[in-house]
Parts: sequence; C-alpha cells; structure tokens
Amino acid sequence: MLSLELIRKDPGFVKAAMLSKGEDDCIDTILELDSRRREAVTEGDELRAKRNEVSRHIGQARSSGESPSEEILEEMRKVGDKINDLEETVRQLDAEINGFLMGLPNIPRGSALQGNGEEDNRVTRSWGIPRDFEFTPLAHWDIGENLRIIDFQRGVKLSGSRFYTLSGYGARLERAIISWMLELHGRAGYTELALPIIVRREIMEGSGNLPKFADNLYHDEEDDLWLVPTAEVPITNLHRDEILDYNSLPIYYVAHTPCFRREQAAAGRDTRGIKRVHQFNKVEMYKFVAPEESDSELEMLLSDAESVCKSLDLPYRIIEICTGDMSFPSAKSYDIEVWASGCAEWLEVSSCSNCTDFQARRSNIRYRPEEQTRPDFVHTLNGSGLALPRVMIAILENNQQQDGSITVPEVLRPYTGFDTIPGHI
RNA sequence: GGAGAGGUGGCAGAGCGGACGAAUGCGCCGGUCUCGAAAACCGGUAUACGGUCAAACGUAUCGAGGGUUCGAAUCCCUCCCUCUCCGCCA
Repeated sequence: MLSLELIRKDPGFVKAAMLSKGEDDCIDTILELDSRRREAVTEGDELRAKRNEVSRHIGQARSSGESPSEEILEEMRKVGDKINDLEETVRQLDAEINGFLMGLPNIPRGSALQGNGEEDNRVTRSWGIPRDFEFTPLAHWDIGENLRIIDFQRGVKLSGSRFYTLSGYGARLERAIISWMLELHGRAGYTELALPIIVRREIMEGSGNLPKFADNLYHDEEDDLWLVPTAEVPITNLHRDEILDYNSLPIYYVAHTPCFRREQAAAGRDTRGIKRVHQFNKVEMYKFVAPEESDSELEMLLSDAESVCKSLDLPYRIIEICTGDMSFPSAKSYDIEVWASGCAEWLEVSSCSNCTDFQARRSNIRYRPEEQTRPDFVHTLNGSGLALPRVMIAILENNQQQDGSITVPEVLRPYTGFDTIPGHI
C-alpha cells in the first residue's frame, strides 16, 4: 500500500511511478475523496469535543444535585445523530479510498530498470556453462516416465490437469533437495519456519495477493480461507501489527511450503511436464530490514539464491526485471533462470524482490529506528531459494547419462542416500 | 461439537455508567545519593489522526463490530480469540 501522505505531498511523482508500472491513474480521485474525508473527520471531531464538554458539565451538575435542562439534552441528542451521520460518511469514504489504495502497485526503486514489459528485461550476468552432450538429451517428461519417478497420469487422476505425482527416487530426490536447501540457508543465518499454508483473507491482503489477484488463488468459501501461492504470504504477516525492537533487525527467515496457484491466466501455456503446475514445493527466503539497508540486502538475498544454483552446478543467468514487468508489491526485482538441457530452456527458479515498505504498510509492521523514537515501517524482501519442480527439471535434464541414469549432484548425496538414479527399472 | 470462565497499557493486574488514556506493582528511561554500583527516593514512560515552524491543544483507541445513553472500559446484542472441563479425532 502506498502512503496517502506521499500521494498528498507529491501526486505528480506517484502518478509517474504508477504509469511506469503500467497502472491506470486514479490518484486525482483518491485526493478528491481524501479531502472530503478530512472535512468530515474535522467536523466530527469538533462536534465530539463539544459533546464531551457538555456531558462533563452535566455530570458535574448532577453530582451537585442539579438536573440538566431538557433543551440541552435534546440538542445533544441531535449532535449525537450528526456525529453518527458523519461517522458513516467517513466509513464510506475510507472504504472507497482503501479500495483504490489496495489496487495500486508499489513504486519502483529509483535504481530499477525502466521498461514496458518482459521484452525490456535485461540479462545482467550469467554463471556456468551448459553441458555439451554427446547424445540428444531428453526432456524431463520423458526422463520422468522412463525412470518411473514422475507420474503424470496418476496426478491427473487424483486432481486434474497440471497435477503430478513423484514416486520412488523422484520423491526422495525432492525431499533431499528441500532438506539441503533449508540447511544451507540456515547456515547463512536464516531462521527456519514451518507455517500454516491456508490463511485468512487479510493475510492475503497484507502481502498484496488480494484483492487484485483472487483469480490465481484457491479459496475455501465456507471459512473464507485461502491456500497460499508462496510462503511469502504467511511470512510477511508473521509480524503483522507488531513494533519490532530497534535492535532486532534484520530478521531472516526461510521456510519450505507447498504453493498453490490456479494459473488461470496461463491456460494452455507450458502444459507439458512439471514446469507450470497447480501445486508445487518451494523454499522461500524472507527478510525484514531497516529501510536504509534494503537495497544492499536485496543484493545479498540474490547472492544467497545464486549460491543454491552454484552448489548444484546449474548454469544460470540473472535477469533484471524492468518496471513494466515487475510484480505488484515489488520495487525492484531480479529473476534467476537456470538452463535445462532437455527442453532447451531457461527456467525461472527464483525471483528476488525488494518490496520496500509496501507490504509493511498493508500488514502494519513497524520498528523503532532507535530506542525512544517513533516507529517506522520496515522494508521486506523475498526470494525463492528455490522453486522445486524447476530445479528438479534442471537436475534431471542436465545430469542425465547416455544409459538413461541420473547422476545426483555431490552436495545432495548426504541427503538422498544414493549417488545415481538407475537408468533401467 | 457441548458446558463454563475470560479478553484492559511492554508485562502483571484494578476499575463495572460521569472527575478514566485508565489505580497499583513490575519493567524501561532520566535524575538525586555514591569513588562506582546496589538499595532508596524523585520525575518520565502508548498508538493513530487532525493541528502547529515547533508546541499547546482537539479527536479516537480497554478483543472486533453494532446498540442503549446527554455521556460507555463499565449496560445490551452479534462475532472473533484464549483458558478449563466433556465429547470426537489424526
């Protein structure tokens, strides 16, 4: 959520920022509603001040035996009605203003790449060299079926299209990767969390997923509970309505959760394999930091995500996301894409974002810059570390051998308990 | 799911229609005393909005929302949450 104060103070700047994110401009409407709201609030406050005073006098008079005149009581009744009317007006205006504010994306960082859409994103650097194959590498959907480690049909049988089942070595490999990632980030200073993955409506609002992106979410109508599309959602709200101690920042968290996405908008895209599915596992890193640290913390977060790719020996490139392609809550983002030899594609395995104070405002997460000072909103950052299906794809496709077997990356072996997934069943 | 109890400031805990943003204690901050510390004593110690150069000041907030009343932390209704007991169940 954007600060109303900022919109009042510098509407031109906010308008330009919204435009760079491809957003329609409703700033003038907000300002208009806001000034009406403030008028009503002021009038209400004045009437209440009057009522408080008169009531005080009535109380004092009563205690010395006098009884108040019916005229005054009648007048105060009217004042009370007027106050109620004004309160209702303020409530309505609040709801309207809030509706607009909740629909506005975050303002990009000054250092963010300018651009209109995906085509303007920039590859900033890359690491590793895609392996040279002496045979034609298979895509993971073929590997998965050949080795009986990914079962597409039975996933569909259970839950419909875009669901799959891992079995045997496949399930064990994924579990091993998750454990290893959590340990890796744990050693880097991230505190591990195990979280609820169905959450209340306002939790989704706090992270920025609602009200705008309801289409992408699974929803339990009976209790108005929502399945999380990423651990970012519950972690953001972990410190909701809190004032964090001035010396407690930065706070680093890491969590593994299943993620649920309806992918309505992507109907028909990437229907093969496990690249784009409705339910997947992800390890997510998250930071709560002081505002002046968030730029450098983003670089560190990115480097923590990169370290996962490096350890797994997966060739990757870093994409700087331009303003027009940036996600709703983000002020600056990098994606990490790993190379998958079989489907011959760069796969997005991580997105690292600085959300500045956008989620902190929505979730009311503050800190004290110093002892005895006024609280201010924290900055939040999130980054996948990493998304499991695509890491699985890259490992299977890049590490496949001529005989059909898969070599397990060195670092995972203590976690898998096996070095190779055999090529023949 | 049933029955009962309860939700008040950083914490504990009083207040149950007017003088209550809220006693008291603890904690925390500042001071006096001390070579220093402890103890003791004195003072301060919420958040949001409006206001202002800054203040003063005004308004709101005692789980949330509604109601009664000139006036609600206090009375009434609805909802949420916590605890205890019973039932059911990984």
